[in-house]
Amino acid sequence: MRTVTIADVAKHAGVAVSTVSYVLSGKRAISATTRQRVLDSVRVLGYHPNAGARALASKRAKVIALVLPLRAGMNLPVLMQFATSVVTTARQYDHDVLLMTADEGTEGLHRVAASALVDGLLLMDVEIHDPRVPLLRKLAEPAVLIGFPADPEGLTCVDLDFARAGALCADHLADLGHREIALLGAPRVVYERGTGFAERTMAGFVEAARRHGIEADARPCEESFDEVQAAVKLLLDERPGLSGLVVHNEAAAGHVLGALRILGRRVPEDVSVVAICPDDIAERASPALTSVLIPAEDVGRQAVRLLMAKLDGQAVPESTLLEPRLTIRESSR
Amino acid sequence: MRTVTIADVAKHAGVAVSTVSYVLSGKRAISATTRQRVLDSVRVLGYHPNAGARALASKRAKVIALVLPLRAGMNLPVLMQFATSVVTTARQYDHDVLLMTADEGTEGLHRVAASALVDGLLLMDVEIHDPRVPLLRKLAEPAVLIGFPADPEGLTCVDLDFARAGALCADHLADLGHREIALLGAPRVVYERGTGFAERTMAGFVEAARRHGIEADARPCEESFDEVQAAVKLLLDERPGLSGLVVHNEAAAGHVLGALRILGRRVPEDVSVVAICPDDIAERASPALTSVLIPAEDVGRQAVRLLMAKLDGQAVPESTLLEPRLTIRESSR
DNA sequence: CCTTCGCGTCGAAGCGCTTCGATGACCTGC
DNA sequence: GCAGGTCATCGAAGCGCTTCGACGCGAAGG
Repeated sequence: MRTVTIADVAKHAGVAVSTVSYVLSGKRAISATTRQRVLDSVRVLGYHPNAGARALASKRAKVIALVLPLRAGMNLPVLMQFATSVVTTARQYDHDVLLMTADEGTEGLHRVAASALVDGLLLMDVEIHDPRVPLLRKLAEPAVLIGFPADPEGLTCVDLDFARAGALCADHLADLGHREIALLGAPRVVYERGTGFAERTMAGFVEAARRHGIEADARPCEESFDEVQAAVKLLLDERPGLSGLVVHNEAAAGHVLGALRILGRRVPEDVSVVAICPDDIAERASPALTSVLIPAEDVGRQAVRLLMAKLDGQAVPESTLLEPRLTIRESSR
Repeated sequence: MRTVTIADVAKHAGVAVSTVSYVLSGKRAISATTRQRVLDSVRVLGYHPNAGARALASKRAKVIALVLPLRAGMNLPVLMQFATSVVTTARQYDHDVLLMTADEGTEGLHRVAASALVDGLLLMDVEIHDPRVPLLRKLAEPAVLIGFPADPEGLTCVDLDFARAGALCADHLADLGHREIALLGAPRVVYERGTGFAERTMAGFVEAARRHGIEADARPCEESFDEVQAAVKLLLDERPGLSGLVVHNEAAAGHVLGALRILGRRVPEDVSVVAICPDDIAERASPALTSVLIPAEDVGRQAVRLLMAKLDGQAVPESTLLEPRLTIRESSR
């Protein structure tokens, strides 16, 4: 069966091709009766506009690019959640999502933009000195970044407010009366890459602790059980009075609990633990972890909304920070 | 700056538009000198063919759809690996990847196919009685499935040979001399959905154990630490002689080790543990887990290759099973 | 020497859609 | 009763590319 074109619909409905187009796009007034007739024909014939033709004629592909990183130290579940939310939200705006990996690099972005394959770009995991940023500034296509480069001037960036997240953890522990706390962060490589969010969390944490006038310590943390255990042991040896621990490392969160158990520290009686991680991981742990949620879904949704606004030619804020939320569970007291 | 079209290239190179097209597609012989002149112009002008126009004229979008599930019990890291490998491989064939979620359902597949947005489909996590299969049989666009529906007749399916994976674990434990073994599988909901791979693993495991004449037990397993611990305890109580444990549940693998530790069983001295999971998880555990790798990358690559072959009109096998590979680490002896 | 052939190139016809300007038909108000 | 305006619809001109048939030219064949 030959594929149905707009001409078939027009003939079936007894109207001009352009009329069908206007019914479908709503860009000109069409009488109710005609509209209905056209819509019926569309349904009867099972018409779907040809995407290529539409893109060619309208200069809008109705597709956005989602550029995902795939490197060490990335936090896969959060990435997936994020991707899911982007796709779902984009569909609500009648757009599709083209998936790209970050290692296509600047050239890849240029390719999809120049070929008009996509109307806009969504980049995840932007680094402080991201080589793609200069290109984005030049590109005609609008872009939204997840994460913040050193200079967000002229860009549109969204992210969880990681400084607030770090601070929230410190606040929580301070409020509970802890006087010596520490943060176990992402693997060292993440900091070396200058990914920003990890540093901002640490900074927020340390600053909040200072404000409360309590002792705080923050260091990177690798992800294998043995390394986590070693790190926890070292920390506890160095700081015997330590009673509050923040873990900003999804893969390590479970291991930290295991390590404390082995080291004979009870949670939360001896040590309170707060994690920065998705809820499902926190809930699956034992004891269930008090945690600050990384709202991947919100970030994805916001990012798409901003991009759609830019596609509509609306002005949008350069920077959007999402408020973190602390959920108290069993691991802190 | 106006975007560069093929006409600009043609003028710059002093040839006809069609000549430029033939140089770029290689579908007709072009003299070396002309070819070079055109190629130079392309480079100088920074020409990128317009995707929509190309798709319209050639009836090939050079885009494939990747349909990912996003439901409970899915194993995110493996999914990401898979997606990455699909994108990378597709790019090698000069194709892009449109990301869709499974909950767009049959209708979504129909939409992208009918609108010629994509040339082919890649579906992950196909269920035994998948409602999308009938549509795929009708569709003009070729499709490749990851996983097997009840009747793969007329389809193209790829997957890890999970029965072999289960058997491999049983073989390994039997070879080590264990006489009573058990498998902890995916959460119950996964079996209820009829996802196939979970059942096939169990079946392969049980069958291999039977062949070795040893006792085997297989049951679902939830993913929270407490439930894992309860399940392990129950198993150990019921089967005091149990000395070999297979875990086919990525989220639970770490928890199983923690539970055994708490229950006072040493790994591997008292109980040998084998996991079916990605290598990074196995390596990060303590002790490092002997594991059967889920070769997400291979599956993705194979799937794209098969799809590309179908797009070229080549015949491909209905079913492709990938051989699992066992890596011996510290958790079994 | 003329025909035949193949090679390299060109021009033009679409592909299916959007959008602009034009055209009637019909109303409004003076 | 007619100028002016509105509303609904139409026709046609592209959008940028691929592809088909045609054509000119030099080499090969008789």
